[in-house]
Amino acid sequence: MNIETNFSTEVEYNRLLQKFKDILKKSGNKYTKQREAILQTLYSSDSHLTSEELYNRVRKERPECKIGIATVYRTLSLLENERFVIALSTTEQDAKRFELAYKKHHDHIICLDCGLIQEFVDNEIEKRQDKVAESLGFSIEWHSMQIYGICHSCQEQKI
Amino acid sequence: MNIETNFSTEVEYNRLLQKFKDILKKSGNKYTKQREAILQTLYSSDSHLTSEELYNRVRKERPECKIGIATVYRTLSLLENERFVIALSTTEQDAKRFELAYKKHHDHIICLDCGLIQEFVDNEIEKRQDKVAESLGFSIEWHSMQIYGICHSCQEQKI
DNA sequence: TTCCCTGCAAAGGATTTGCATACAA
DNA sequence: TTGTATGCAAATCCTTTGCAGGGAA
Repeated sequence: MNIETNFSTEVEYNRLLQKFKDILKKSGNKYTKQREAILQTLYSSDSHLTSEELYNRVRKERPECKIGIATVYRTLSLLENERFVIALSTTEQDAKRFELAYKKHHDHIICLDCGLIQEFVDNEIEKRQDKVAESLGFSIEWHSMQIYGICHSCQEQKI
Repeated sequence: MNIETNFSTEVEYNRLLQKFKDILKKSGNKYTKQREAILQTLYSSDSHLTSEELYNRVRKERPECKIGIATVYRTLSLLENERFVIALSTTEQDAKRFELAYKKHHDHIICLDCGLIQEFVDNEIEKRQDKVAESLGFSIEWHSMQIYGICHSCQEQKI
C-alpha cells in the first residue's frame, strides 16, 4: 500500500516532532515555534480541526506563542503538500478539516445529524481501489472516501 | 443498493424533466424557466461543471433566458438537497463541481496532472461500504469516493 | 548575513443574503 | 391573489497575498 505512512499507530510526540523537523529541513523550510505549536495542537486534539479552530486553540493553549491565522493556513498547506497532514472535506459547505497523517491510513464515516466523524479501514476496499486504478491505467497517489449516514445514537433519538 | 437512483442509465430528457417537475412540486418549489435551463444545460453537458461554468453556459446557450449567478447557486443547492444533483469536490482548492444524479451511482478517479475525471463503479467496494456502515451502527445515506492519481496519458508525457 | 517566516491588513474567490420586482400556481 | 423566485448588489465566509519587520541557520 503506497498510501500508508511509515509511522505506527502509536507514536510518541518526540518521534513525531523529529519527523516534523526532518520534513521541514528536507523541503527547505524552517522550524519555528509557531509551526511547533500547530503540530503540538494537532497532536493533542483527538478531533478533526478546521484552520480557524486550530488557530483558536493555539492562541488559547499557547498564549506565549503569537500566531496569526495566515500562518496556520500557510503551515497546513505546507504540511498537506508534504503529506504530513491530511485534509478532509466533510459536509460540503463548511471549511476543510485537518488531521495528522501519522496514523495509519483510514477513511471516514460521517453522521449527517450530529457531525460525528468515525474512522475506519477496510482492507478489501483498499485492495479493490488499487485494482480499479490499475484497470483504468492510472497510477494511484491517494484516495479519499467518506460514507455519510446517521449514527446509532442519532437513529435512536429519532424514535 | 440504497444509493442508486431509480433512473436507468439512459434516460431521455423528457422523462428527466418530468421527474424534475415532480421533485419541485413535492418539495414545495416552483418550476421556472431558469430552473429548466439549468437542468437542460446540466443534461446536455457531458462533463462536471462548476456553478460559474454552468452559469456561463446557460447565458451562452439560452440567451433568451435571463439568469443570475445567485439563481444557479440556489437551484443547485435545492437540487443537491433533493439528491437530484451530486456535488463533487475535486482538487481541493477550487469550486465544487456538479453532475446530474440520474445516472447510475458511480465514483470518480481524478488525474492530478490534467484534471481528467473518469467515472467507475466497483460492486465489491459498494458491498463492503454497506458492511462497514452496518458494523459501525450507521444507516448509510450515500458515500463519496475519489481516487487521485496520474492518468495513462500524463504518465507517458513524463517519460 | 541571508533568506525564510511572521503578523497584520488588504485582497481574493466562492457562495449567500437582503431587497424590490417579476412570475408561477 | 398569494407566496415563491428572480436579478442585482452588497455581504459573508474561507483562504491567499503583499509588505515591512523579526528570526532561524
